[in-house]
Amino acid sequence: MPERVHKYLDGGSKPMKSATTRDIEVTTDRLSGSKKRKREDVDDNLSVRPRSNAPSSGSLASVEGLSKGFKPTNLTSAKGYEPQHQLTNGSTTKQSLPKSRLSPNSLANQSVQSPLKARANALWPLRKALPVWSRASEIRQGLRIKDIMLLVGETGSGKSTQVPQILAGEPWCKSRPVTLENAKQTVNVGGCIAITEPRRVAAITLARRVAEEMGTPLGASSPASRVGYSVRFDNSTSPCTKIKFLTEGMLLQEMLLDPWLKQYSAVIVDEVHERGVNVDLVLGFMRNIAAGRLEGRGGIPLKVAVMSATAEMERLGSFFEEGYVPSSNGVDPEENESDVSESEWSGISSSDEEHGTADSKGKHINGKQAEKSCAHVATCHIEGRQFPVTINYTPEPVQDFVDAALRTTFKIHYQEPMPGDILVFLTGQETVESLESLVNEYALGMSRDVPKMLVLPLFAALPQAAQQRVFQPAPPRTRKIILATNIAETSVTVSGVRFIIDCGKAKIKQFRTRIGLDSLLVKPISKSAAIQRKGRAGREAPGQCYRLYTEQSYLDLEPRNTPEILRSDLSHAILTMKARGVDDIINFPFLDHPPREALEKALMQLFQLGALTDTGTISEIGQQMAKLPLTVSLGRVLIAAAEPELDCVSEVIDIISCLSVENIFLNLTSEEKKEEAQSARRELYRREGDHLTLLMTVQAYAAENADRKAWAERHFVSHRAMQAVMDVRKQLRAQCQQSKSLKGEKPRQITPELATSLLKCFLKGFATNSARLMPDGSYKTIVGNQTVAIHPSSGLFGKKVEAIMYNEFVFTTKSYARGVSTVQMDWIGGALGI
DNA sequence: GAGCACTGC
Repeated sequence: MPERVHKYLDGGSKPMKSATTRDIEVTTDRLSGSKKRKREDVDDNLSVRPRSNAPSSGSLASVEGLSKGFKPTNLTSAKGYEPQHQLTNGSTTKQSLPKSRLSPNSLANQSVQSPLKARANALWPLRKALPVWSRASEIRQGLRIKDIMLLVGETGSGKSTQVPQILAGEPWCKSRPVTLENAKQTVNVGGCIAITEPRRVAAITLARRVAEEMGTPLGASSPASRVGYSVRFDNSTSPCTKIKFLTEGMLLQEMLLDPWLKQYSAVIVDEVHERGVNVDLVLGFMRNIAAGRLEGRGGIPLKVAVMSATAEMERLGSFFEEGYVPSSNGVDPEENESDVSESEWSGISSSDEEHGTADSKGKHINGKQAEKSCAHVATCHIEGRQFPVTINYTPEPVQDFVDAALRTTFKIHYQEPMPGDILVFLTGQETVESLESLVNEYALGMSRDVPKMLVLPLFAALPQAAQQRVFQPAPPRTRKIILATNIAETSVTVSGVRFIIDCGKAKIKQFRTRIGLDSLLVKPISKSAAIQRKGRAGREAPGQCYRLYTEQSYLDLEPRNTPEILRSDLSHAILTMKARGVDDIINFPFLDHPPREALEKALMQLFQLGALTDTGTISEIGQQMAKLPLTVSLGRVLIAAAEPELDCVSEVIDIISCLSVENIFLNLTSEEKKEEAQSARRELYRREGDHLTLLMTVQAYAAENADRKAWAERHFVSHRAMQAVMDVRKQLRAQCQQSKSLKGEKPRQITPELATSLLKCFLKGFATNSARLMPDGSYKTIVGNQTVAIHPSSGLFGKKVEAIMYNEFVFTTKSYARGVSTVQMDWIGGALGI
């Protein structure tokens, strides 16, 4: 480890690069391509609509009437709203509800009722009944006085849809002209609320729902729209967007253009408990902005609401309290002249006191003076609405969970009355498929008077049509048995489930810093994941959960999932930070600080790629890399492709597009099909290796103008994956055209010279991913001297060549290289500079 | 002769 790497860690201390000299309007269109395109995962089949099978109870009659004329569907996204069963819970909100400034009633009264307004009016009673509305006043007052609020809202509280609407009418939520310290010109700050979501479907479905509730058209469809969303490949916002749902990655991308997020008055960070790398970065940036002097915002504070399903109030609270510098110029006093009744509101909620963290800060809240210099974080706990789920444990530890799941499935099926589908959580495709065949086999022996079983696998790699089967209602007298991976834990919600079988395990990806290798391991889940899985049975009615482990094993589980930032390669995260002005990585406010070794490794890699200078600051190459929606290595390759002696941007984009999506070649099970596929793909195969084979495939697919789907089927290529490839390709081409590294080139013949250029180009990003042939026929890595085998999915499997370069190094049954091409030793030497 | 949970720009 060179000494300078240590300097990166400790050196430099500017917390945030000043953006006062830059005044760049935030538009994501430029980056992601402005053409809106509907994708299959967000079409109307997947959109959130009131379910037609909402259980009825006395008070619900009118509610059911409201949903007439709307397409029912069984599928809601993980972030679906839950008003239907909220109402069936029988509880009514007794206390008087605050009037919303955005109440569609008032909007509608101003003009003739349009269908949109009528729909919004119809939704209003459902909204008012959500638990979050009983806290609306508390939420408003909290953020009037403080800049940061923590909201713990359990499933079914309605927080994701309602909190933005509750805040949108606040006096601080408007655009104001300010003159920045170092700039002469006046700029507008604020006016819009951002809500970040971890997944694209969630951002889109929530935006749709909120637009509906507010009675405004969605996004770019009309200038009258007040609600929009922004996700990769799909930006639907207009200049008057007031509430904008976006993925965490999109907000980070916007910060590249404007670190001060000037268009926003508030950022709501939703689903923080999921703890992906991006949300941790967003939280760190939010704390930096909130704790700073706000010079880039003309002193106007950015309100931050952090929403989580689990009560990690103490940690999040102290995270935002630490390093908070009270700003003298932070608040326009006029804005806070409000009807705040101190008696009805306290900065520290009772739930915090239960956790023993309410400290002296909370006691001084008596007026604005005290509050500004003491506690800066308001908290609010919103109860959820879930039906009870009873838990069953096994008396003894289970050896074979597939076998145990099989027995439990039949036990439930025989003992429990219909209706009530069963959702089984398993670890992966392999266990799903083996249980599938076992259940089907045993089901043949069932007597005729027992209801039938319909076994449905569900995992991400399953083709879209097969996934959809899970959401179709079962035939009469049939119980659905859904065998799912983790996809059903957060990403997808299936209605009708009353029984959960939880094997207690999941596949977790773990990056091993020392050897720079990803492992995918089956590990016990955390307590919170177990609770999440259990909760999937209680969304519509009381349910039951069968845990295939003992109660003691449950008690021994880790309380939370390990945050992703503690178990992944940090090179991309660090580049993200450096490009947004964070020079001092070690002192960045991480909610969980990654190990120093992992930071050093990532800094080393960035330095070797030329993204950082030897003083640890970001280089011009690094800045360019940070703009690209690619891993750091692939980003480096794309930049190298524009060098005059390599000159292969167009082709590199084609290859990179494949490498950044799932496998484009279908996995075939039968020998027969495999042989058939091999001959069908022969015309695509290149002996240089997988990189060139991918290029051939993309070029052939792109050249097919008649029927690409048929082409894909003929070649045993995944059409879904190829559509994703074309999306990425289009985005990268647009970006490279904008940066002038790509001019409308036509596809070229792939000559040996071009092939050499391409492989040399990839070595600029992957020189450390190379290995040479040993006398015994095995391969050993050039850096680290570890044994590595060519993965059987590679076209070079079983071949012996002088040296190889690979895209990925993974450990499954042994260490494998995937995405492999042949290279020459002297090219590697050149690229490594040795 | 292997087999890959899930996101995201």
